[in-house]
Amino acid sequence: MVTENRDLTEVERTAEIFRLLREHYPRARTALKFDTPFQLLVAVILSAQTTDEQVNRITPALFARASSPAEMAQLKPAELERLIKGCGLYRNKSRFLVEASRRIVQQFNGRVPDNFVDLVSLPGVGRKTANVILYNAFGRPALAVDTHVYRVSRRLGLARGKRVEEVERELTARLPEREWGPVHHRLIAHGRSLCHARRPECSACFLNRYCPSKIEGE
DNA sequence: ATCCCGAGGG
DNA sequence: CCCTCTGGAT
Repeated sequence: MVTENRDLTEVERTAEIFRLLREHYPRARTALKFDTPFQLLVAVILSAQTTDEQVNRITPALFARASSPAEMAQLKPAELERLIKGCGLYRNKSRFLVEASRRIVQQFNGRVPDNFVDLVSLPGVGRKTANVILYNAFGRPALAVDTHVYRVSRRLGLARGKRVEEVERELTARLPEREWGPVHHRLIAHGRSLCHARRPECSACFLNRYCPSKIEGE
C-alpha cells in the first residue's frame, strides 16, 4: 500500500527484506541429521569449514560407534580421527569431541547443557555453535551468526557492526524472539543460493531492490 | 592474526 | 589451480 512516491524508511526497508526472506525460504532449517542434543553438538562441531552434506555422510558411522558422551569420551584419538576424516580440521575436532564429551559426563551428568554459559564453556563450542544448539536442540530463542549470516546481513544493511557479537545484537534487536532461529536459517539459505561470498547473483536476487550492496551486472 | 584441513566446485 | 564450506583456540 505504498501509494506515495517516497523512499522507504529504514524500518520499512528491513521489514520488507525479512518478509521476502520468509516468503522465499519458508521452511529453512538445519540440514544436519541428529536424534539427540549430543548428536547435534557433535554434528555442529564437525561442520566447521565443511558442508552439512559432508557431515551427514560421516555421522552415521560415527554415531553407530559412539552416540552418547560416555561412549565418545572413551574413543581413542586415532580411531576418532579415522571416523571423522573427510571433514577437515579433523585433529582439532577429534580433540574437541573427546574433551567436550568428558566434560559433559563429569560436569553435566551426561547431558548437553541447555544454557549459553555452560555450552560455551565446553571445548570447541563458541558463540555460534552454542546458539545453533540452543535453537535446534532446545527450541530456545537464539540467533547464531556464522559466516553466511555475517556476510548476508551486512550486505543487506541489516547489520553494520564489524564484530560478530555486534551483528548478533543488531539482528536480534530488529526481530521478535520467535524469528531469531528461522531468520538464521533463512539468511544461510540465501547465502548459499544467491548471496555467495565471491560472486553474488544480484541480478537474480529477489532482494536486489532493497540491497545497498547490489552489484550491477552480476 | 594465524593455524587447523578434507572435499567439492569453478 | 583457486576458492569456499553454518569456527574455535591460541
